[in-house]
Amino acid sequence: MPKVMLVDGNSLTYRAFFALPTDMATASGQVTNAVFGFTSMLINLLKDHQPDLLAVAFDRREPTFRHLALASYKANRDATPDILIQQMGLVRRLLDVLGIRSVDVVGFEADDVIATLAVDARDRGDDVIIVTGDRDSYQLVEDPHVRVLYNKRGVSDYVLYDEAGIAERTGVKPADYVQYAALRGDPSDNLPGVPGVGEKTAAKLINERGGIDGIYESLDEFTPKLRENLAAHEANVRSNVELMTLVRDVALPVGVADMTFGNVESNAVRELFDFLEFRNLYSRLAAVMPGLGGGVGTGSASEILEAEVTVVDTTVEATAALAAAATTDSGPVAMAMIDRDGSGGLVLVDDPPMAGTTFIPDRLLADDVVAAALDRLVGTDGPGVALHGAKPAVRRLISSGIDMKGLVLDTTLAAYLLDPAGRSYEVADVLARYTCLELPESGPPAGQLDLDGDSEPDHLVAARRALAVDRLIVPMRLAMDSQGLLQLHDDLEIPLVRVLARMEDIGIGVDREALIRIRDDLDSAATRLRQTVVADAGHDFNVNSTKQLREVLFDELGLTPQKKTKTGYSTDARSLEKLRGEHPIVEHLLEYREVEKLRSTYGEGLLAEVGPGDRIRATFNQTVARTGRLSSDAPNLHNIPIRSERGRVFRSAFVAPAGSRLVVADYDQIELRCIAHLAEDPGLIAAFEAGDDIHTTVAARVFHVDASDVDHQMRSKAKMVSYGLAYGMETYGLAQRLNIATGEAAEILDSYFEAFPSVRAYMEHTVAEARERGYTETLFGRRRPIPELASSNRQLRQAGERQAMNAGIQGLAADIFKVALIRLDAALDEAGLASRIVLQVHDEILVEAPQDEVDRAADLVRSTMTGAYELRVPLEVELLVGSSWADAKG
DNA sequence: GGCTTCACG
DNA sequence: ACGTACGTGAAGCCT
Repeated sequence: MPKVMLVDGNSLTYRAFFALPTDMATASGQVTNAVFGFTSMLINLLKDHQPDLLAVAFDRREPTFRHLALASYKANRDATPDILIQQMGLVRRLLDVLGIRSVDVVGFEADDVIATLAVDARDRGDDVIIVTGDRDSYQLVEDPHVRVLYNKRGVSDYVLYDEAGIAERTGVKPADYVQYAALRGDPSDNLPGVPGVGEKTAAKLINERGGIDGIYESLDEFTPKLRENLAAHEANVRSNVELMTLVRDVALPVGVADMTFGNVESNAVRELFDFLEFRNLYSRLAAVMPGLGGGVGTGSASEILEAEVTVVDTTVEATAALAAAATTDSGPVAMAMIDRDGSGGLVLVDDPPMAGTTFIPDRLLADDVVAAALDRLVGTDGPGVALHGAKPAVRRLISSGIDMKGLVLDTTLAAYLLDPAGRSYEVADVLARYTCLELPESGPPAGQLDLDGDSEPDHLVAARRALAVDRLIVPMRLAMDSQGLLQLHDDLEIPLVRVLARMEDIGIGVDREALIRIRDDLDSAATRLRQTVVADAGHDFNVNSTKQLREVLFDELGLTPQKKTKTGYSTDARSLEKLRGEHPIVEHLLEYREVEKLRSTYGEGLLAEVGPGDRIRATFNQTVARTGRLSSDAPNLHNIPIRSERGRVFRSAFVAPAGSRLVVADYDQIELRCIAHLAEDPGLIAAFEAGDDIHTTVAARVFHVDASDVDHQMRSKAKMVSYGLAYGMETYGLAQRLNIATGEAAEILDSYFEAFPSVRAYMEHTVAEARERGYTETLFGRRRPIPELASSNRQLRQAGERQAMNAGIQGLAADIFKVALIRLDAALDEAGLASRIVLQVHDEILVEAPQDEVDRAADLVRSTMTGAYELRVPLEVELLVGSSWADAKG
């Protein structure tokens, strides 16, 4: 006789959740107590009862719309259930990969599903065990072949009830259980019974009178008190019967015969266990699930990930490998690219994901037929591509005419989103963090000389990399899902990779001759100034050495030290400014510093980076800034001078080629607009809606004057306050920067918060929330852990508070900006324009447009930027056109 | 590799 | 009494 086990998934997961501590979590922060407890319970059930057929039922109420909108999903959630609900999903995933049926039907509870299946199984003549922590199921034990394994508490405290057991436990037959429970009530379900009627009385009444109808027919025979209570609560009792009686004819998508199990997906199980960091459960599970094979992969120690790589040698083989990968139906294809002259190529992970990988050398990829196959594989209609740090590969393919539109996962981006403060996003570190796998040490890192000459071939290293990506696909998607980061990854960061790759690939045009002239002018000025400074000092020394300079200024010349750094008195510009007039060297030094900085960093630095076609191709990093901003290096194009007259000339060397123009657009006050939106401050919102100059409006309200009476100084102070706020500035800092007394600074700040009270409330709320959760979250769901908030060191803690205040503001602006970049790139393409984004600088986009496209390109730039995201205040864009960055004019 | 300084948003 | 505005990258010096 087949043994059928019916498990109440909700009930057991709840029991596990409340039985185990919620600080049980993975490195990525996923709480696992409930799913761990459930898994453990499931293993024990399989071991102890060895069912032939098995299903797990879940409650399914009306669909919810919690996750429909990024912005609104923050509002209606509830801390405690949330970490349980997430785990409910993981329990379902666990059952999926174990090949165990989970059953749910909209509008019914797990109990009803179980009741229906229990009746069916009994009718087939099976032996049924119902596993639940819910007593309602007692009513089903009215047949010798149906028993309830009732979970009393925790994860291992069960009692098995048959018909006699129920009678002994409750005092009534299972068939009468509902009527008994209706009288008694069920506090855990919030169903009140009859006052004064407990278990004993309820059982006695039911047994004596044959049921509720019998009881109410003979009310007169009871004591007055009991009679009164029964009468007063009759409606309650009747409704309890309704509510507690399980539905036994739910229309189910599966029958008992379908409840076979054990068709496990070993790899998926291992990935899931890796993600959940269940290091000891796997072998326990393998012992009861024969399909799993003994202890593969997961044990107490990590498995070393070794790759076998097939090197293809002909275009025919290469085409076949790519075509096979393109038609796979087992999810995205993991890849790794080697970008090296002579030994470059592409590795892809074979399907199905055994240990196999295929390496296709560059020389084969150069073939048109192979390239076409690769194009199909990585295109929109392919199976999807996963890479670790995809941008260089995307960029390389772009230069060979292949557009990788099918990127679906970048494990570097995933690791960054999961922990933007991470120390390393090296593939080995990410693999170790999110799985139980380890990458073997491989030769010297790229770019380093192979002195021993005995290191492994590049394609083997790349093969392990690709395999690591393959093993990370499921755990990282699960991890992102659990942190609400999936949409940010899929819809923002992933599309942005291609946009940035295109931007890097095209580069921005520079006038090399002009750059050389600027550099040479600075060079002679620096030499002259250095000689002056040395003359002022009275002897030769290295002016670029802070240490030597300190000796000259403070020991030999006896200037007044202003502030200290870790290593001695500071010689920075702020300190030197205060020393102006004490000695001529100060003025000369300040000028030398400015010129030398411009000469070395921008003159020499930029010239060294000018590439083919007189264009500079920087790298735009997507995984560096903890706030979600981009960064730029080799060279840094985010800090090209503008504030000083002398530095600004560099911008005239960033040019559009003949026949084209630069369209330069920057968001007007985007961070302040973000503050207005986030704080919902009526005053700020009104100011932005009115379209007035925001700093003048703020100055008028802070200094209590008419807007027409705001002078330059007041406006400038207001500007400082507004921006300082976004950084968590205090009175002292404001006073320093404005060079005013702290008292005056305090008055200004007080006055600001009086005018814009919601801003202070927002800041306080943001810090409090971050302290509670340990991380901040932008409107788009981007998270940033701030562990300093829990520090006992006040200085560290306060720094954390400032970071928390700033993260949501800078982060929101960054998210909006990224949306604009993605949409603008697409819009230019869609419009069939040759205009291209060539540079971005936090809130500024530069588009290079052929002369005859300038107007259309400018319209698209303006509309995509202003429409990137709807805030409570309008987004405004200042748009200029010119033949150089400096020359751009409205 | 740490420190200082300074360029930008 | 102490420190005191967020986020970057590059150059140059020094240990």
